[in-house]
Amino acid sequence: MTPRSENYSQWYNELVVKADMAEQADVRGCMVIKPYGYAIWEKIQRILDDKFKETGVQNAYFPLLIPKSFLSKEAEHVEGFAKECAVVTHYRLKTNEEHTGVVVDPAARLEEELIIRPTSETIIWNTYRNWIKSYRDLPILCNQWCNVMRWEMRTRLFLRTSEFLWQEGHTAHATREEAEERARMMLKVYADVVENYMAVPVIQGVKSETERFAGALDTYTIEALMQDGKALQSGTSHFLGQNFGKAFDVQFVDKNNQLDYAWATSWGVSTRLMGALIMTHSDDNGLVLPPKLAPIQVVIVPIYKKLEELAVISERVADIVARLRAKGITVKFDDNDQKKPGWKFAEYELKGIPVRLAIGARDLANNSVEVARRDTLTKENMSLDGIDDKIVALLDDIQKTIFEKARAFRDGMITKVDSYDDFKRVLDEKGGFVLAPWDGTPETEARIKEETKATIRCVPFGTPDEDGLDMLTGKPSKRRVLFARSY
RNA sequence: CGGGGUGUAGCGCAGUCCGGUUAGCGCACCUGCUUUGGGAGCAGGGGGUCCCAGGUUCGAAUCCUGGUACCCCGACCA
Repeated sequence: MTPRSENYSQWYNELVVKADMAEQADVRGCMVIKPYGYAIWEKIQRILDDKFKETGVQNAYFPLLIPKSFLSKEAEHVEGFAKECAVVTHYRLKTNEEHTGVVVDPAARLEEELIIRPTSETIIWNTYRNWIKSYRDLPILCNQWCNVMRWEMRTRLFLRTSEFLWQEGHTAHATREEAEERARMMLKVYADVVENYMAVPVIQGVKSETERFAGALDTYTIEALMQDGKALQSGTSHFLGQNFGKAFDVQFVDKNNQLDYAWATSWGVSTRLMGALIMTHSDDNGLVLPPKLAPIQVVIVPIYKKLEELAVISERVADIVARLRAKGITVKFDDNDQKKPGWKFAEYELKGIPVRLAIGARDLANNSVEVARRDTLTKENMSLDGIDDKIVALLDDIQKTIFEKARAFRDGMITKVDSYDDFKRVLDEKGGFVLAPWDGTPETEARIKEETKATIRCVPFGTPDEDGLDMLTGKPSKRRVLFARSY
């Protein structure tokens, strides 16, 4: 069952709210992440953080507020973000004349406005200037977990909110090669986490010039495909060259006693990953979570008529719970007497709990349990003998199965085309990724975007050289690139 | 900033065109009984400045004027 209805957006929004992950805040464009959604985000955070540290990255924290002048030091960067910045202009309020509320105190205008960070390259590189004198100070490998603000016109839960949570890594290097290697390395980390933990297949590649991060020389990206056939940029890693080193005058003395500017990378993933997770696996019954991210991996629902029966079941369940926990599985026994079993079944399916065990008088007599898996919605009766090992294997199988299912869907949604007519028809009738020849010019790219709303998602790594003709202009094309309509 | 739309109980809505008892329905909530292997049934109950301000009228959720908030579609985007 694939939710590819005409109103996918509405379906998505309702699911996020009903599954208790997040809701629209009473503040323009902002989101409240509820405990259930946040528990999943915390798991993603922890996994990423461990992987970062394996590559030598350390966490740090930099200010929320950025002096306006910092932002304007890198020309492309400011141009990319200027239109969506929230600006702090005053530092004080006072009660109004009617004493019914407060107004901004005009006497408290800031001499220099402060920008609420849309991203932290500027303030971090302003700081790095003081840290870097010699090649011996390099590399610097910092990451920060924080919130950022981009004043978007239109927002959608997790996918685009005015304020969002993310991590941003910022590294400084003595050589171009080392910085480029780092940018690619972090993209690999993202791809690893997103595919092997979130079970979301991605295409790795490099962005076209127009789609690059503002101020980057190269932007590497992981692109996922949602069930409605639209692409979602799920993480990016940028090679920034010496742009920020020069803009913030971060110079060091190299091994040859020569002054040089530091080389930079930055890389980030955000709570948008939650959107990718939801839109990749969910079905019409609700969320489907990969076992490695599910806050609760197994839920046990007792079936009984009288409270005395529940007591007997609970005794048996306590043993099952202990055995599962000993295997590192998170288990919830829902013995809430206020809700009926049917209600619980539907509720835990909505929340994407990978495995559900139902146990009643029948099972007690047979030494069995009913095991239901969320991804396939199938049920079978299992003996309680060795149930812990069976559940471990089952969770592992679910993790693999949902990834393979998503990958099969994604692979089926990659179409090669050579003509512009085919290109437009595939976009309208099928959606998904389209591999097409492109003449390499921003002008052609812009026209295609204008006419079809499709953008170049990336040039996938390992794309073979292939002489062809641009589908729009007929000019020579050296290789195919990956197009899609996207979020 | 352009083009549409909506504000009535915690949520979702009807009622507004054509003014008239005490403003209604579903979900949720509370009480009781019966239920419990796929979102239970029946009975009873609580909850409203009908977005705000002004006007017309014997009488306004309903008509008029002005405000305001939010949603959808475009431009922007991880």
